[in-house]
This record gives sequence, structure tokens and C-alpha cells, in this order.
Amino acid sequence: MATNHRQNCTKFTEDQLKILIKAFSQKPYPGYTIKQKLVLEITTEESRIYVWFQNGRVSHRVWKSSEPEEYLEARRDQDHPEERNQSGEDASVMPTSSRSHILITARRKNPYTDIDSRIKSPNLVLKSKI
Amino acid sequence: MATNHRQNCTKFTEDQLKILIKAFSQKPYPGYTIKQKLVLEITTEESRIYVWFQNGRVSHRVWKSSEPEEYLEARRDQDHPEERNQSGEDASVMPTSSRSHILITARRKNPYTDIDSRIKSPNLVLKSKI
DNA sequence: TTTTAATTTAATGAG
DNA sequence: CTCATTAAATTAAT
Repeated sequence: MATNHRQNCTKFTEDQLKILIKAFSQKPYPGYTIKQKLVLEITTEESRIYVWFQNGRVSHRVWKSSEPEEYLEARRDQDHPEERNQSGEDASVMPTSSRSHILITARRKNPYTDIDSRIKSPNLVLKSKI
Repeated sequence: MATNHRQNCTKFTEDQLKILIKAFSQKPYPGYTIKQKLVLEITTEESRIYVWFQNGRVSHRVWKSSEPEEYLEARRDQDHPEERNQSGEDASVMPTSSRSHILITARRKNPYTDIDSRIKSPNLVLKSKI
């Protein structure tokens, strides 16, 4: 029980999340290539990307089961399997019964400001619409 | 010890937070009138407003100590003490050394979407700036 | 102010 | 991979 409990809990910034969500809405099951691109883009480890997508698929987010075709289309377009053969994680095991379609339509904002030292969020300036 | 442990943990929506933050930035020590206005505006109990401002003053949020004058000005303009005399919480106890000035410049977004049943967030559509 | 409780989200582990 | 849980981080309430 004295095992060190857990890796530093990654806190994605708003920008990172935007990128992740965009990628997720386009393809909830990213292939190796896409994941590597994200790794470079948001500067994190692939394992974090992996975990984030996994959690993302589970219970969060909106699944509009409106147009199954689009979803299946995204699945078919999985990734170009060119340079991916070091871990058969991609097109090998895929859920078969999913006929859902993701549609990111909204987001909840967390309007706190803290540019505190403990958080490294990238401070987005809000247009004075308040 | 068998007392019911806590009131339902209020979760302010984004819109409510916007209003609260605006009010907070204008006046971190709101008077009775302002608090009542907020009660009506965001439809909650005055005790929640009270607690929120208290927590707000404690450790959250950004205090830019740039222009103390503005902050002091806001303090002077406390509230019109017309109808406020039922709980001496307002202009009575005030910190004296606060020369800070609040400036809401940024906010961290929580870009998750879940229109799940457990959450009642007000789903704000994001302009496709991604 | 300090501490506690409720939520949210990232990380793990079983299947 | 999915599903269920655990742990960490936030935030409201005391």
C-alpha cells in the first residue's frame, strides 16, 4: 500500500483542451499518426493523449445519435496506417455496436481568473461583453 | 453529530458566475442593496451570495495591484445605506490595508460538453475560432 | 481564516 | 478498448 500513488495529475490548459476536443470531435479513436501530431501540438506525452481520449469516450461529452453515417465515416478514415506497427492499438480492436455520432456544440466555461502559481492556464482575454 | 452535514453544494452556472464576477470586480464588499439585486438577478439565496463573495475574497481570483485608487473608490461608494440595517456585515468590518485592484482579464474555460443529467450547465456555443 | 465536503477530471486496473 | 474506480484538484460551505 506504500506505493507512490499516482503520476502528477495532468491539468490540460484551455488551449490544449481546445485542440483535444477538436480532434476528438473529428475522430474519437485517433490513430498513431494523429496521436503523435497531438503530442507535438500540445506538448505532452502520448500516454496522456491516450488517457484523455479514453476518458473522453467513456461518460463525458455529448453523443448525439443523430447521424450514424458520419460517425462510421470517421471510423473508416481511421488514420493512414503507414508508419504504425509498433503497437497494434489502432484499427485492431474497435467497438462494433457504436452507432453514435459526436457533435460538440457547447461548452461550459469556468470563469475564474486565478493566474495563481498552481495553475498554468493560458489566460484568454474576454471581450467585454459582460 | 447526526446533524445533516451540509447544504446542497450550490453550483453556479456560467451566467451566474459572470454576473457575480462582474459585481465582485466592481465591489468586493457588496452592500445589502447590491446583494439583493444579485439575489434577484441570478435567482439564489442571499446566503449563497454572501458565501461566494467571502470565498472570492479569500484566495481565488486575480488581484492586480495596479491602480489602488480605483479600488478605494469602489470602497467609498459602498452602497447606499438606506435599507440595510438587519445584519451589520457590510461596511462595519473592512480590511484596511487592501490597496489592490481587481481586474478581470481572463478566464479558464472548461470545454467539456456533457449535457449529462447530473449537470445543469447552460451550454454556451463557442464561436468557431479554433 | 481554516477546514471540510461535494464535484469534476485525470489515472489506474479489471475484464 | 470499455467499464468501474481511485486519486487529485477545484470550489462551495462551515
